[in-house]
Amino acid sequence: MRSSTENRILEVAKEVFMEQGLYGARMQDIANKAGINKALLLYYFRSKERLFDVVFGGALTKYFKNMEVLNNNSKSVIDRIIHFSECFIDFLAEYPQMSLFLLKEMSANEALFLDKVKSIKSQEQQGVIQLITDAGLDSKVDPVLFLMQLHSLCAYPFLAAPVFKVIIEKSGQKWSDPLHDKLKSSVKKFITQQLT
Amino acid sequence: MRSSTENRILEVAKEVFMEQGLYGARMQDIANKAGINKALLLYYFRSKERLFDVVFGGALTKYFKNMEVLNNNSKSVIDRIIHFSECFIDFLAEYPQMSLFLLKEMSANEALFLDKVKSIKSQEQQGVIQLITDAGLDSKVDPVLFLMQLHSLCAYPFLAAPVFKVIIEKSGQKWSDPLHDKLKSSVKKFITQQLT
DNA sequence: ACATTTGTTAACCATTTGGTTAAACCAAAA
DNA sequence: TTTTGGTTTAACCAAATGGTTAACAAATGT
Repeated sequence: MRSSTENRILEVAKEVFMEQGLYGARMQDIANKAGINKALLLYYFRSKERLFDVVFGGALTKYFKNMEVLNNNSKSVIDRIIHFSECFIDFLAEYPQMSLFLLKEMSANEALFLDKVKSIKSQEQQGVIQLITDAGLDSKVDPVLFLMQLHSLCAYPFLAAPVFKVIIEKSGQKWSDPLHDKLKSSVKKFITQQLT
Repeated sequence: MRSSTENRILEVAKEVFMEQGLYGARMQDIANKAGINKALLLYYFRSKERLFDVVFGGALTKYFKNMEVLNNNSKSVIDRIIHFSECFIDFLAEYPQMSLFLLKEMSANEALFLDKVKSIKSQEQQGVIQLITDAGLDSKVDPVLFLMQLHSLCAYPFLAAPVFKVIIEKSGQKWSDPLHDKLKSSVKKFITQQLT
């Protein structure tokens, strides 16, 4: 069982890495926020990279976990995709910084990202593209474009919320956090419009 | 007139800052790539922050410049928004890293971002939200949600293209760069579906 | 009670990084 | 030719940062 110190480190490290990225994060900062010495931090996780790996791996795993609902054979393809979008939005609402974090790390260190994706997404789960092609729906939409737009509609609002808030408030209008129910139903509408 | 050295520095700095961000970028790296000494770099731009300010300011200006087409009163509101989306996509195709760069810097240093936005977007230009509200189209869509989704569909594909490419190729399917003509017409469809 | 493992710390160390300084260089003006 | 203004460089500097070491404390087993 993990010691409480180790858990505290991981919690704090997640926060700091998510906010600052691998290179932006400071070991001293993590140590301080966890209420311990920097040396102790290195005692638990031998290096910055190793600590980051744990956090990053965890994030990626959670991120891909969402795709599992696509394999639920008791539903129609469209319903599965709708369900997936809802799960995805719920997930993003819980970890709003996740998307930006992944994009940042990807652009900063493509090699590491590749490694992690390879090791985590190894078990060939069915993807949206495959699903659409198999169901013959690729006559209605370009599968890659559709997947891209589906992700766009789900992820971007969380990605850009801070910027939007600032800009909108700056220009005198009032900002209301994207109610994710509204977002969900709107994405659902998009999916059905595109695939039927 | 700017010296050729200064121009070379600015070009290189733009590249490096776009890729690495303010804190990730290294002055030594910029100097090397510009073929000069680090001291000379500091001679032209007194500090890293000042150099970054020039690059960042330029980027923001270009980013907001696109909104001007919204003021073209000879077109209908819907056509203006469609035109805006096309210009936006063209712009993003030319500077694919711009969105990620802005989001990164925003999350890393909200205060600086605010300052810059304030000073650049000071002249009150008409925004999409205002436009929709004034035209009474806010009975059809939530203006903020619509703006968000419009941005989502335009910006996210460029933001996430590298990741998608990797993931899609990894799972055996073939990747074709998002033809932005296809993207444009798809966004156009979205706009008309939402606003009519 | 004693020894061994585990957890924790302060003091260091090497490297990197943004920035400074003083001197050299070099074209054009005087 | 000398002066002079801007341009360029090598050598430094101080602060920050990831990481190491050795000593110490706290638990744990015998």
